[in-house]
Amino acid sequence: MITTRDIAERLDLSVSTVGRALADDPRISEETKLRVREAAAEMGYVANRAARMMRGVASNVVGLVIPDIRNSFYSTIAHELSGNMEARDHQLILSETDDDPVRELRHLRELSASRVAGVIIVPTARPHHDSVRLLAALPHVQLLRRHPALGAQWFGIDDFQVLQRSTAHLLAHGHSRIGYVGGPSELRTGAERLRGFRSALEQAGLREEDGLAVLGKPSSVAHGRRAARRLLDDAAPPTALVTGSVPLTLGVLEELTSRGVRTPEELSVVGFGDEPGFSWWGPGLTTARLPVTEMATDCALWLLHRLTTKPHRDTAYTSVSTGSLIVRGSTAPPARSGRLPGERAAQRTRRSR
Amino acid sequence: MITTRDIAERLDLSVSTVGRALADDPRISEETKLRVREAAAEMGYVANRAARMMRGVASNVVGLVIPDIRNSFYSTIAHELSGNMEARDHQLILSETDDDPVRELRHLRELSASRVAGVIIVPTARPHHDSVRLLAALPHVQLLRRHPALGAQWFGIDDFQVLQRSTAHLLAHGHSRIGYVGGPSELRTGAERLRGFRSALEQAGLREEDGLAVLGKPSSVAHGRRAARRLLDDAAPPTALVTGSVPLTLGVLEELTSRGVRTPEELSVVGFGDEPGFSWWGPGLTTARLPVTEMATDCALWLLHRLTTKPHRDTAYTSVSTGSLIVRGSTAPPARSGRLPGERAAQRTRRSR
DNA sequence: TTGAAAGCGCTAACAC
DNA sequence: GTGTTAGCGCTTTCAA
Repeated sequence: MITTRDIAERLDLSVSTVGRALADDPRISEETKLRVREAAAEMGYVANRAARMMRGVASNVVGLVIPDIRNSFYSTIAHELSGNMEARDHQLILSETDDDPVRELRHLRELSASRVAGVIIVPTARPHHDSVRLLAALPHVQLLRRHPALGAQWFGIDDFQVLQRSTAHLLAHGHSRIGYVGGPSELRTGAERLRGFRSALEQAGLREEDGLAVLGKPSSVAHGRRAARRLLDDAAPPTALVTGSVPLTLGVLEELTSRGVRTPEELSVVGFGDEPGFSWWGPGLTTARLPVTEMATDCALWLLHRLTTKPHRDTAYTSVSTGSLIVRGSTAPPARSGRLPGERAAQRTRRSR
Repeated sequence: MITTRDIAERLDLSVSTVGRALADDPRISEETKLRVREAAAEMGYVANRAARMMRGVASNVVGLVIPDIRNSFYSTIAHELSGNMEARDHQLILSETDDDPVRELRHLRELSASRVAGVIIVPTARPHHDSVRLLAALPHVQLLRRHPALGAQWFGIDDFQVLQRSTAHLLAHGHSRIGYVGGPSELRTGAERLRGFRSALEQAGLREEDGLAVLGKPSSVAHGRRAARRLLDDAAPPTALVTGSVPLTLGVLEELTSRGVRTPEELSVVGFGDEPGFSWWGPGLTTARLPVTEMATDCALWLLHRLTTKPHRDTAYTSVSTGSLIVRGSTAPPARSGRLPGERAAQRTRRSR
């Protein structure tokens, strides 16, 4: 690898002159700068950032710690962040946790050892104590989820409101037995979404019935399937379903498709997020659209600002975005209890190929 | 930040002893090691990798250069690579090019400055000369696409065979006017897929008809829509369509949906890749499944091997995976030219809600 | 079993 | 306008 020293020797200059020329220092003559730049380009010189960091210059790397990049929710975020980072000459390290605190810790150790400039994290439900400690020494922002032990900087969506609205939409159609498939309440997002679901029921004068809220790992498609199965196999199954995460929604939809459940005739469904295929599912999935791109951009800009200007004081910062409900074909009033058997059979045949 | 020197001072040892204790050097007594490790943990010491790199230890960072992480094709790859890297204590830097050689170069410069251990790249169609130069100095592997100016290491799929099979499937159904929407032939993948398409036609004794192959930016959903529009608006539209990239497929499907084209009655479609929603589209999309996860894993393991063992010689390495065709409902024999108007009207109504 | 010291590539304070 | 020199945190001889 070519170093400033190589250039210096070739041009019979000192390393410091070369360094200064490369840094466009006003004290260096234009002619020298030109010679240095030419030699550097010709020799294929690439500055060694490790060496620069040792001199105290901050790293230009930011760590992105998320559950799973395959979740389009997170890949959208990663894309948005990546673009903003690149525009400001920063790089993004991708770290996946799969919601495992041990993997989370391992990644934070690595990021810490790399002396990253900052971290953007969607924390696991219960981060390891060492993770908390490591993050305390790093500029960081929480995204979507929010853990009290971590810093006060957070960008997220109004989870409560999103689920309240989704549920209210079903209630407006006249449903009274509504099932909910969501994340665990130890996760702030999980708790808030569940609270939104319940709040909507309460406002409609309904009590939540036992067993109609099934909670579990939010990043698991398989759990979504299991949850749907459990709800539908109940003695008194719900007439409508709301979901509280993208993978859970995928799981629920898979299960409904494989069972041949007719939507919205037999069951209404409101999804979470707006994946590419959601509009194609059955009669089109009514779902909560979340403003992820805006949120990610805001988050990136905030962190970059935080990194470039010396923080006066780490004041709490919170930004909440609200989503909107996209109404498609998967929601309708509940079927009358006594259905015409003929009608049902006809419909079944049409759908099963 | 805590350094080995801080630990040394606290324990009244020398930096070298501390360093050796941390590195588990056999010359250090167990007792000293224990004391050092305890102090390190307590003080929250995290090794400075930049300093270590300056001593010649290789970086543990690998650059992943891809067009767009939102493409589930690439996010799957990123996930797979990330997992394998983590298992071997490596980190992944995410760099998106959006198929722009300038962005590609910018990223490679950054990666080079960071002295990454290696690079995994899905190159743009025409990489900048400097990109080629930078990559020449780095261990790297090409993924999916393959540019002759870059190294001989490549992991990809048999693009030719994939499209040949997809097209053959349509031919077997009796189609003779088949449209193709794919990437540009300056891209190796684009050229190979087009070749596969043409080869299938030839084997069936057909000549490719003018204008039935529409090529364009492979990562553009919008181009997929435009291409579909152009093909369907033709005076003699095709009776079937094959696509040659995930985003193009998404675009084509969108266009077909918004036009209310009946599939497979009016038009048969074979997609590319197997996105989550493809099975939900219309009657279920017949599509080419590609073994991306296996390919990504192989690629990661190969690169890690290459990084850890000193390369005897950079022998050419090529691994080609073949996919399989998933047959769902979107393909059928072409409609007879004289259709019953009544039948058609009925179908239309049913589908447009 | 441990310590002293050199040096990786760069920047910056201090010469001249 | 340019050179000399010290030092960032670590690894690694070379000594003891």
